[in-house]
Amino acid sequence: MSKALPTRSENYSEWYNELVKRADLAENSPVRGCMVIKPYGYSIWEKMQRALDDMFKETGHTNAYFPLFIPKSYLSKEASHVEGFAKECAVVTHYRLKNDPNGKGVVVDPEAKLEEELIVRPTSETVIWSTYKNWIQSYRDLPLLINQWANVVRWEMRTRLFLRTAEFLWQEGHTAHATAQEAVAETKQMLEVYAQFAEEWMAVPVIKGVKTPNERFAGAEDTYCIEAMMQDGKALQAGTSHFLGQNFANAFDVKFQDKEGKLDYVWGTSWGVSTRLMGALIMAHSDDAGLVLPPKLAPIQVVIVPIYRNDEQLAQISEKVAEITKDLKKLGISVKYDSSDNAKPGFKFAEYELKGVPVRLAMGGRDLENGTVEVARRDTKTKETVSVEGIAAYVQNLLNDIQESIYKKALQFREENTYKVDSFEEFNNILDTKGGFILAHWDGTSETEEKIKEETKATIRCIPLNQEAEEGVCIYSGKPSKGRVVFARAY
RNA sequence: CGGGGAGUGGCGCAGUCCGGUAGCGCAUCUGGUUUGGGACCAGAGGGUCGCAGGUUCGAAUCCUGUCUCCCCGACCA
Repeated sequence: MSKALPTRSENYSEWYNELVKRADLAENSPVRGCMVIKPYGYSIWEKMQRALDDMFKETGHTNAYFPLFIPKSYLSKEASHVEGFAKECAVVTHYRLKNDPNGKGVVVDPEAKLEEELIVRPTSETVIWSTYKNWIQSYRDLPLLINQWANVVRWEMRTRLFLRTAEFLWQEGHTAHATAQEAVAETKQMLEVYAQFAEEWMAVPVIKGVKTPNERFAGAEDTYCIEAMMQDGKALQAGTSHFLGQNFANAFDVKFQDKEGKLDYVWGTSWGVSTRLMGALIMAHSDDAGLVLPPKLAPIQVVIVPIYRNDEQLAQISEKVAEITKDLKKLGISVKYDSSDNAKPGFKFAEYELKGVPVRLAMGGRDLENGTVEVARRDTKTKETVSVEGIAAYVQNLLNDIQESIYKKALQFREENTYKVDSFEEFNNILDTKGGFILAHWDGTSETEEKIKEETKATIRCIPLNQEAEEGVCIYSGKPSKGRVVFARAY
């Protein structure tokens, strides 16, 4: 393994790719566009899952599991839905292989062709709504609040580890309601859950907003989203929550009888976040030395490295460390003591920095004598020598401080890279020189949005929920506008 | 699908132009010395050179075909 990571300023995307591999988060698999999530990376994902799952349960949802395969005909039942996904579906056409009659290996058995091809789910609205038809008859069956943790496949043309892979892991919530108002409230509630998770757990500040019709989910009436800014100034959609109206209920004939005995179609929502969050996490905080993980999601929160001259000294240090470890664990802090003898301390320091461990303790002969320990924090790379007395509480505070401070740093970065712009010239100028989020007036038409996208590669990330009413004119068309929207180049 | 690049021990690469039976660094294993910011010495193990044909006494190297992966664009979470 070579030593230095490419730097962010040198080549941001190479830095990202290398970091993902070197920090042992994930690697490419033999199949194009698919990834192997390695144990260290998966541990982070598990922590995300745990936190999110708790939040879903707290808001009344339960988990279920629907199948991987979807009959091809299902996908076409909702017109705009098939339109949106048809181009990136993996299709199962056969169910058997046989030995190649003319040589080695196996071939698809042509006699094992399926009557109806199966689609590997790109998302599960269709199977789920076809199932809901059987589950919902009365208003008493509503609301139906279900989530599933699953993998989905979208045959993307260009892929990048975590940010866009052909197969990815995610969570998809699918709810059914008796009224539009209730479904909209659910959509907004889950957006809040996502925003809260991003900010409190990932320490990534997000802008909550609504997508324009162009950027809407295929089959939705409205798509709400959270948008985060990465360190290269590009936007990353970190989560979406869709108000589906009665579209899928219509397509799959899901009706319920209300209190008055009237039949009506059910109102739906769906919402999801994926392993893409891993990409957001990495790009939001990490630096040229490697990952910087928020303590709440770090698989290892504290690593302890002994510095010793002989076995006897190591034994003394280990004894001291055992006490510290015990105290830390009592506070619910995860600790790793790395006393392996195949690497010198300096190597270990670099290694755990690469892996983003928030706090490192080093203890050597000097510390033994003085009753101290060296405490290093990953985010600022600062070190100090602290008394062993009360070290657990000290570390606990430090972890909280790191969590808060990386959030603030990311927020500050976003604010410094957000610009209010009133002319198309300035718009272009900022995109090409600085990047970041641009708050600008837009006339509300898809045509203008398309043209701006064609000319600048910037898209409307969202119409912010907290948009201030402000009279202005569209930077592109000059037509009147009532508020600013968020433009950016995006992942 | 367009444009670039690459397939050689676990990883990163050299060797290919000019054919002669495979090498370097890292990692691994053994032994020893080390350990406050990426240690050193000595020894060892490990490769049908992406795949299939062809040319040749002889192919990682030349020819033909084929597969795959990576990067940059158009599609998307």
